Formats: sequence, C-alpha cells, structure tokens
Amino acid sequence: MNPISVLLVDDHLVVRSGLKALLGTQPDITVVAEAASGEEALAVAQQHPADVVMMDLAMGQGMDGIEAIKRLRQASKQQAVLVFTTYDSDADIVRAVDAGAMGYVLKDAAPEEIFAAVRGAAQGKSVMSAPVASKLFQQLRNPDEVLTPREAELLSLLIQGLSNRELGKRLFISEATVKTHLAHIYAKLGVETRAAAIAVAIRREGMR
Amino acid sequence: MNPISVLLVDDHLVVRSGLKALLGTQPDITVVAEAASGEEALAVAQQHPADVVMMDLAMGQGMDGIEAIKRLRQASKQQAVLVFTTYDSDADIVRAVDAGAMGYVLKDAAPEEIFAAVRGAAQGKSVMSAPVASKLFQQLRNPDEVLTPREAELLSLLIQGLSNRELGKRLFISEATVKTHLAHIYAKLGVETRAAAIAVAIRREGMR
DNA sequence: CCCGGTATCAGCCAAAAGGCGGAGAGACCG
DNA sequence: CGGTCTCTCCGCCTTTTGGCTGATACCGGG
Repeated sequence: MNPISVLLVDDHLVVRSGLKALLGTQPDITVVAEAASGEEALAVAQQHPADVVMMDLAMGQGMDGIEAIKRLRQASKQQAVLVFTTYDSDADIVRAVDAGAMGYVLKDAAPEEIFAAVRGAAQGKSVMSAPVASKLFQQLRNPDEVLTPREAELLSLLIQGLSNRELGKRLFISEATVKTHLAHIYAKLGVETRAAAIAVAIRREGMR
Repeated sequence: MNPISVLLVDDHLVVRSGLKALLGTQPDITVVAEAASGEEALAVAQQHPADVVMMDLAMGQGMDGIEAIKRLRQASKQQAVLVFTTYDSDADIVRAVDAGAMGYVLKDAAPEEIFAAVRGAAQGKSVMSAPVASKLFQQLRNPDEVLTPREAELLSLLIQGLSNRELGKRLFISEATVKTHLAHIYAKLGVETRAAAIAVAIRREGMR
C-alpha cells in the first residue's frame, strides 16, 4: 500500500517541523506539503492533494481553521481533514465537526495517538482524543445544556461586555426578552450572574 | 567557543521536537535536554545545567511557567531563561520579566529571530520579539494604565466571576474597598462595567 | 390537532453594582 | 519634610441586574 500523504497546516513553523519530524518516524506516513495559513492551505491542496489534512484551528490572522475546513470540503478532493489543535473548547469541536472534520486531536496527545488518528482519518474513520470525545458525548447526553441559536447569539454579544439595554438594541428585542434569554443561559451554564457567565463562556467556548 | 547548550521546556512533544529540529540546524546551538513540565524542568536543570532554558509559559497542569522561572532563578546556575510562548499577553510579559526572564519570543517568530534570541540570552543580553517589546514600552510610557499589584490580584479573581461580596471575603477587605479598586480598574481598562472589564481582561491579559 | 420547544414581551420586587465625594494610614522618594 | 502612591473604608444615591410569575405566538412532530 502507498504511504498516507499528509498536508500540514499550522501558522507556527516550530509545530510544523515538529509534527513532520514525528510523522517522519512512521514508514506508512509521509508529509507531502505544508501551509502556514488557511488561504495557503487551499492553494497548496490544489497542487498537492493529500490523503489527510492536519489543520490547526487557531491561525494568527486571515481565515480561521473552521472556514478553511469548509472550503476544503467544498473543493472536495475527498481528503480527510483532521483537526490538530491546542484547545478542546466545546464550540470549536462542534463547529469543526459540522464543518466536516474527520477527527479532532489535541496537541498534547501521545505520539501513538496522533499516528492512530492519521491512519484512522485516511481510512475514513472518525477519530477523537478522549477529552474531546467526552465533551461531545456530554453534549449529546445533556441537550438541556445546549444553547439555542438565539441564546448563543446573545451570549456572543454578552461576552463583549454589553449591557442588557445594548443587547436589546443589537438584537432588536426588548430588554425584557434579553433578561429572559439571559436567565436561560445562566441556568444552562450553571451560573447566577452575568460576570460568571462571561467567565465560563470565554473559557469553555474559546470565544475570543 | 563551545556551542550554546539549551534546555527545552514545553508540554507539547510536537513543539519540543520542532524546536529541536530547528535549533539543530545551527552549529553553535545544541539542545542538551527537554522537560514537559515545570517540575520536570527543575529536576532536569539539576542534571543538565544549560546555558539557556527555553520555556513555554502555559503548561497544561501543575506549576506554570512563571513559577518555574522563579524557581530556576533561585536555584541560580546563572542560566538564562528565555520565554518561548504563543501569546503576548500584557500580564504574562510583565510577570515573566520580573520573575527573571532574559527574553521573550513568540512561537510564530521567524527562525532567525529565534536563533538570535538564544544567542543573545546566552550572552546575557535581553531579547524581545517586536510585538512584545512594544507592549512593554507602551506600559512604561503610560503608567496610568498599569494596574497596581492589589488591583491585579482583584482582577484575577474578578474574571472568575466573583461578586463584590465574594471578592471582599477572599481578599479580607470590605465591600467598599472592593468597589474602590474596581472603579480604578475600570478607569485603567477603559470600561464602565464589570462585564466589559472581564471581557477586556481575559482577552488582553490572556488570563484563563 | 394538541404539545413541547423557541422566541417574544410585561410587571414587580429585591439585590447587586456603579458614581460621587471624602478621608485616614503607611510607604517611598526627592 | 512634603508630595505622591497605594490601600483601606464610609455614606448616599441611581442604575442595572436577577428572580418570579405569567402571557402570546409560531412551528414542527407525533
């Protein structure tokens, strides 16, 4: 069988060369190309179609990882996209998965786990680091804690530091409605105050 | 002259091997040891004293980078500590510098910049990535916007989502005093509400 | 066709937060 | 020594937030 070809996408040169060195130790895996940004990834993917694209979600500037995944999937060379990132934020996981990612591996994973993920992705299997899987699982098990679209929208403004009045104006709803949504959000996040909600949201959703 | 010996401290294996590969291209630089945590770094530094310690600030669990720097400096084998991290958060820079770091380099820096930083640190020179230096510079220019130690302490609890009452209990001060500190913090951060303060603080200070 | 989920709004009341002005004690510095 | 900074605390008043209860309307599935 031909070795699995991999395209690395990460804005840090150190991470790319580290990953290349690591994957290089496996005879059945070959890094065929690299890209430092979402835009570059799309271009490079044209020239060097790979079996697996390993992508960091947090790219310094320009297109973010999620957007890049969507575009890659649209261009659909049926290559599998494997998210390789530092954080296991709830929101990122969900967004990545529904952007079409085949797997989600954290940067602090053991080498064997990384290899397994690449091989799995190449075979069309879905692979997740344990902490990632458990987060996803928890969301499925506990739909009561999943925000509705409207609530999520409000939350994303809330964590900018807006007041109830400002939130109302932005969303074209009354302050009363804002309060209702907030009460629901607090309940779902397990907090009592907006301050705590912001703290939790930013940390847990990676909303920055 | 003997090559410069380097000790790498980072909880991500990928980053360590990438950095090792990168530094390996320079004849005058040799990586002599690695560590995956602050605790390990201290132990390893005993066995393999290096000229320069390259340290990530954000270590998964256990001792954080700042703490590790302090301890290393106390043990003082006069080795230079170079911070090598992803974020250029205001607070981290200040804390690292006064914990005794010789330099501060961002992970997305160009290879030449990284090499220069290592060489500079080995010679006892202070080295900073441009964005880092400019942040520090701005703080010196604008002392009105720098939080006092007490304010910073309060802020670090604030962004956990605590109420004024809770803040008071934690810091053994009255609620009145808490409000006074908060008012000063708001002024310095340029916000009017605690929600906005939390939002700004978490984003700008990287306080997570 | 009724029910559950979502989104919208209201009013009332208590608690929390914020603005304002003032003030004393200790530390540090020129 | 005098000025500045920092940390501490008070009271008073206004605004904001949060808790509670209840209500209307739309939509989609069983």
